Amino acid sequence: MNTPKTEPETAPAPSNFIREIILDDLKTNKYGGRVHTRFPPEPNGYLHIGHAKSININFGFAKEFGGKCNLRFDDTNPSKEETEYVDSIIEDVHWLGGDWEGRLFYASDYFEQLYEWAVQLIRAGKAYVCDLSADEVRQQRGTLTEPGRESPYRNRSVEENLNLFERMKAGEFPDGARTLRAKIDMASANLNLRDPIMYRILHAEHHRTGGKWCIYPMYDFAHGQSDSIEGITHSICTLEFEDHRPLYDWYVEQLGIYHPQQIEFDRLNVTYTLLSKRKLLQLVQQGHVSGWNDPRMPTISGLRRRGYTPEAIRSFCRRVGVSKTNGTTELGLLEYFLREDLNKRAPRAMAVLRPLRVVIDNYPEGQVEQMEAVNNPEDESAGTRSVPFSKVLYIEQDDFREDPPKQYFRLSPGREVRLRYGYFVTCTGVVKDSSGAVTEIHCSYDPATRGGNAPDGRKVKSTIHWVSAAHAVNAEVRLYDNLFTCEDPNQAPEGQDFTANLNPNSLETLGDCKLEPALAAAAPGNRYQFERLGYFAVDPDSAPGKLVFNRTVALRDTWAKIEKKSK
RNA sequence: UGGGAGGUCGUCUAAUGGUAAGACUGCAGACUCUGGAUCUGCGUAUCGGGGUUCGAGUCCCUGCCUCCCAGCCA
Repeated sequence: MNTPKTEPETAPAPSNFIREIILDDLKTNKYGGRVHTRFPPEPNGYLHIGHAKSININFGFAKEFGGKCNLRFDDTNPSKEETEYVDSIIEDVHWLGGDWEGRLFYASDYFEQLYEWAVQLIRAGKAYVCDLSADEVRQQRGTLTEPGRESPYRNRSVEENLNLFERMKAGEFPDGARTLRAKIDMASANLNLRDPIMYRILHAEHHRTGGKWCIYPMYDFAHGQSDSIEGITHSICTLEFEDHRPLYDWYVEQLGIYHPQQIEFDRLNVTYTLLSKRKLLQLVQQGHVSGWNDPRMPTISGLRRRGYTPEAIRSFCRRVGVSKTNGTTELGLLEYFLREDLNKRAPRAMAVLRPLRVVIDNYPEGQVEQMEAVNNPEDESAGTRSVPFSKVLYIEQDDFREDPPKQYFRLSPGREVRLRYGYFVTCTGVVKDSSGAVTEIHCSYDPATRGGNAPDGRKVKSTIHWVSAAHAVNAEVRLYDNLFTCEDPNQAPEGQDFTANLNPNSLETLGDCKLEPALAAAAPGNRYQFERLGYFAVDPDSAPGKLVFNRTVALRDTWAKIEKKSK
């Protein structure tokens, strides 16, 4: 047994530019010593590992500096948002360890205030009602290199604007008929400043405000003010909002309200996966996966079902760090932290995924012995358990080769190996069917090696796992591989989209697995290490008498590497 | 092409003008009743070119490359 040199979760992460900013603000007393962040998801999809990074950053800094972090739903677009998403997000943030201490807010909580602020800007001559259609607005916005043209409605009187905006709110106009726009600068090199739209008409039912409103604020007109209302100090978001910061600043300045600071960091990318809610939605809607929580999905709910732990995800996020460099993190790093965590906490068990029948010819018929097995070599307090041993067993098909290749140490004719916690056995015979496939093997055992050690000190090169046939519990096991076959699923062949890169073998279901009897009591969510195979978690599809396991991640497999190299 | 942001080992991140560091990956070995875990060792990087300086990844100039922006999405 060894103590891994695991970095405790409380260990200080390497510093980063955001921490430097916070430290500096604390030093200069910019916000009276406060640190108050927020995690602001839009409830239009499930959270994924990229959000976990943001959650880690926002809740992490709050915790580190004795501050607060709010959970706020950015629900300004009624047509895309649903309560199903709200519920899943709340569950996921909580599961990841985010504690908003009751400060659960919605941008829609501020619709009344936002409306008043819009009126304030109209009164100040900083906003106007524009009658241009969406197409016309686009045409007049100009391009990256050419300035836009001013709207013919730009110079309406304050009274007319007030009247029109009031009537927009009252529902007098159809969707898209008019917008409220900020009067900034149609020639700005920053497209966001070319008279951005503040309000649009949307006769849609909102998941919280119902039919109360038919005009809804745009993200830009809601986010900064929401931060302001909540007293946020550091409004941390991803890089694509950098161009929006001048607008964020413009609104709070024009309104004369408390001014939080927006800080942008790099979005997380991970190889072999997609982290775009739009694309994940597509996978769900087109049936490429079974749902948002399919264990192959990079969603928090998918990872949870797969067997990931919040601790592993947090460790990963901490190690990935925070910067402004666009990059892609290797999936292997996530899996490393997963194994590291599971190795410490998952009880061991023996399970045979692809059974091969073994008869021990010299073992007494009808005899059953209880062998003592260690539950977790990394955790003595996990104790031991009994595993029944008998004449007929199952071993893994992979653990027998009639014609063993070089460096293959497992069972083969004439060779002796150890059955873990059992006996030394030697293969004495092979039974095949008419097609030549091995259906059963015969062995002899050495009674003197009970428990797994030979009194004469002789060694075996290999130890394999087994399950007593008479005592085995049947189960279904689902093996997962990457959902995509290439590191960057977005690199699709000409004319095709990312679904062209879907891995046809991302799910393999094994229906005839044999587990040691102790596993009969496994409950959904329980995690185990199946010795020599990997970590497995009980799927919610399980029912009493019908166990279903998901392979969370395989163990590191040195032999597989050797075998692959020799080919 | 306009604006914004970035370029440090294969990957992610540090070094805040003073010996380019860590983790993951890779390779080699030790140990092992899991070919797991653990342990040991090895390897690879400052985008290019100028300049300032005793000293530059860091400051200045210049070139190159990458990402983001033309939703009434967020």
